Amino acid sequence: MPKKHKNKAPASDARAADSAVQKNVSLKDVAAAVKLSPTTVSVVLNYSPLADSIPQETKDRIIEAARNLNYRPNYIARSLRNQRTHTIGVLIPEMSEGYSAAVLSGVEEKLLQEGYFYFVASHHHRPDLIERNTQFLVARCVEGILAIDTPIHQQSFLPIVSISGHDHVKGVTNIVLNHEAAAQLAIAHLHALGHRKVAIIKGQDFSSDTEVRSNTILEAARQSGVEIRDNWITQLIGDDPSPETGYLATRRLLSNETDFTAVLAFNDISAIGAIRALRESGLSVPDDVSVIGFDDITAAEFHNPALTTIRQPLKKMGSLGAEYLLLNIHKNPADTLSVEITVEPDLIVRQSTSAVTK
Amino acid sequence: MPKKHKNKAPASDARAADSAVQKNVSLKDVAAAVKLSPTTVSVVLNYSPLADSIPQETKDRIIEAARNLNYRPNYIARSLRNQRTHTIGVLIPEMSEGYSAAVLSGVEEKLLQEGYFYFVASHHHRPDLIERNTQFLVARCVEGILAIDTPIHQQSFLPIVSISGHDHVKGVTNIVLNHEAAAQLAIAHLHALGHRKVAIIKGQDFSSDTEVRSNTILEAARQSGVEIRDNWITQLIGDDPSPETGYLATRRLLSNETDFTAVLAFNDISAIGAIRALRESGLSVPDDVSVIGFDDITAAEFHNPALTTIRQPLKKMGSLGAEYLLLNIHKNPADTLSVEITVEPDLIVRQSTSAVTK
DNA sequence: GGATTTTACTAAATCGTATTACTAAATCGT
DNA sequence: ACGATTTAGTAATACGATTTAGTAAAATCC
Repeated sequence: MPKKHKNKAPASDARAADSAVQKNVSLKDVAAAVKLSPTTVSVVLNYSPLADSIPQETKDRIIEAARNLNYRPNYIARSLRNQRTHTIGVLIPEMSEGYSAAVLSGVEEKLLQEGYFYFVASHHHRPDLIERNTQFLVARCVEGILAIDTPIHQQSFLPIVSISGHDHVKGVTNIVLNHEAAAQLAIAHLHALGHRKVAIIKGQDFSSDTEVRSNTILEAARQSGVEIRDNWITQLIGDDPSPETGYLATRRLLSNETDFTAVLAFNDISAIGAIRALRESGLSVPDDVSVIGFDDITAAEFHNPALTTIRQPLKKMGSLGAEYLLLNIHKNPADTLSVEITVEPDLIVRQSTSAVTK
Repeated sequence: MPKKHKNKAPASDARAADSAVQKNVSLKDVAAAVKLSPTTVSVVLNYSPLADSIPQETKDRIIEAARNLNYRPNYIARSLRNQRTHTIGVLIPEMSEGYSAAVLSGVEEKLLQEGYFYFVASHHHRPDLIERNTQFLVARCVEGILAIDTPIHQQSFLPIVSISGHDHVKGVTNIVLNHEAAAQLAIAHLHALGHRKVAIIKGQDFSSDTEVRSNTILEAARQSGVEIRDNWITQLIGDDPSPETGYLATRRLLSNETDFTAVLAFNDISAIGAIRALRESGLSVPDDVSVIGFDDITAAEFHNPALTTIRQPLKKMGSLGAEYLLLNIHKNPADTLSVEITVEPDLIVRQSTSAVTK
C-alpha cells in the first residue's frame, strides 16, 4: 500500500526484539521510540540552542529513550556532516625505537584529552614512503599532520607541525631542541672533567638533527678550547635503529689514532654501541674514555655503566607538538602562529663520564 | 530565478579559478567536467561491473578528468555508504615500552599492507581506562579490536584478537607464546650450566603473562630437579615500565638468604634492573650469579653484559594478531576460526649466564 | 519488421547526522 | 479582540559517496 518503501517499521521492530546483539541504533530509531522527529531528537541530544523552546519534560523523555536504546551517534555520519574527523596523522621513521615511542606517548596523552585520535604511519626514512603515507593520511581526512623526525619539504593545505624537523617550510610549525644549549652542556661537562680531546659520532644524513647537532658541537668545542680533530669524527651508517650502527662507527674510529679521551655520541642508542666497541678493544668506560649520549631514553639510566647524557624532553615535545597542531587546526586561518617552539635540554650526569687521569 | 538553490555553479567556477589551494573536488565536480552523471563517474572510477557497457573512450575521458582535477574520493562519505572504515583499534598498556613498540611495528606493517589504519589508546593498566578506551574505539566505528597485553573480560559484537592475553573469552582469538617451551628452554639452559638453585622474579599481577610464566617455570624446574625455594621468589611491584621495578624486586630478594646461583627475570627490562642490583651488592654477573631475561627487546643485545634471554617473536606476534583480526573481520560470521595461535620462543645465549663454578 | 536484447547512460534512494527554513498552535501586548 | 511573538515542534536539504531501479536509443533476433 505505501507508494515507496520509505519506512520499514516491521524490520526495526524485529531488531528491537533481540536483546544481546544490539547494534546500530540510529537517530531515527530514537525518534520513532519517542514519536518525535529526528530533528528534535538531534537538537536535544546535542544541547543545541535550538532546543531552548523544547520543554524540559520532552527533553528528559528523549534523553532517557536514547539511554535505554543505548544510542551512540555514528561518528562517520557526524564527520561527514560536520566536515570534522577529530583525527590527525602522525609520520614517524619507525615504531621500534625508544625515541618515537617516547614522543608518541606525549602526543597520545594530549590528543586523547582533546577528543582526538591519531593514525600512525612509518616510513623507514624512505622519501617515497613519506610521500605515499602523507597522501594516505590526507585521503583519510586527517585534520592535520604531525611529522616526527621526518623531513617536510612541501607546504600543504593541512596544518603541519614538525618535531625535530629542520626544514623551514612556510606554514610549518617546528618543535626543536635548543641545540646550542645542548652542545654547550655536553662540551662544558667534558671540559670541566678535564677533557680536551673529544671524538664525535655524527648521526645518519637522513636524521634531521644530524647537521645542527654536529655544527653546534663543533662550535661549542671551538669556543671552549676543546679539540675535535677531523679523524675523530665518525658517522652512523645505515638505517638499523639498533646500537649496532654506533658500534661499527666506533670501530672505525678506533682504527685511526685513538688519543681522544671522550666520545660524544649522536644519541643514547649509538652511545651504547660505542661503549660496547670501546670495551671490546680493551678500553674502560669511563676510566679510559668517557662517553656521553643524547636523548635520555629509558635504557640510558640502567645501562652499565649508566649513561651520562643530554636529555631531550621527548614526551613533552610530543605533547607540545600535539598542542600546537590542535591550535593550528582551530585557529582562524587569518592570524599566524609562532613558527618555532624551542625546548630546553638537561645534562644528566651518570657513570659513563669521569675526570681525565692520564 | 531557480526555485531552490540546488547548484552553485558560479561558486565552483570561482574555486576552480585559483590553482594552489585545490581542495574537496567531489564526484559531482568530475561529473560536471565531463558532462555525465555522478553515477557513471562513480561506476567507472570504481571499476564496477556495471561499467561494462560503458565504451572505453568514455571511461578514458572520465579517468583523465578525475586525474586532472586531482579527484580524491572522500573516505568519510565512502565509509558511511559502505559501512566500512578500514580502521581498527589497538589497546596497549603504554606507548613507552620496548614491548608494545615491537608488537605495534608488526601490527602496523600488516595493516598498512591491507589498506587499514589503526587507532592506539593506552590504559596504563587501569580497568576504567580499558573500558573507556574500548568504548571510544567502538564509537569511532573501528571494525575490530586488537588487545595487546590487555585483559578482556566481556565478549563484544566486534571481532577481538588478544596478544598475550590469557582470559579465555568466547569469540576472542588469542595469540600466545608457547609458555611451556619457553620455561623449558630457560630452565634447561640453566640446568646445563650446572645451576640447581634459581631465583625468579614474577611479573606484576596486572600483566597477563605473569601467572602462566611463573607456573610453567616452577613446573619445568620441578621436572629438571632445579630448586626454586619460596624465598627465592620475588615479584615486580608498581606500574613503572622501567628497570627500576626489577631493581627493587632484586634488592628485596637479596635481603633474604642469597645462596641461589641464577635469577630468572620476568622480562628483559626487569633483568636489567636485576643486574644493577646484583652488581651494587658486590655480585658479578655472570660470574657469581647468572641472569636470564625474557622478550629479547632491542636493548638486550647491547646491554653490558649482553643479556641471555628467551626471545618472544614480538613483531611477528603483532603481525599475526593483525592478520587474524582481519580474517575475523572478513570471515563469514557463521564459520568459526581457530581460537588460539601459539608462537614459539627461542633461547638467545649471550653473556649474562655462565657455568656454575662454586 | 516487430519483439527482444544490448548499450549507454541517468534519477532516485541510501548511509546517519546536523541545520536551515518552515508551520501550526498558544500566548502576549495593547 | 486582533496582530505580534513565543512555543513546540517538523519537512526538506546537505555532507559525498554507492547502488538499485529504470529509460531511451540502437542493435539483434526470428
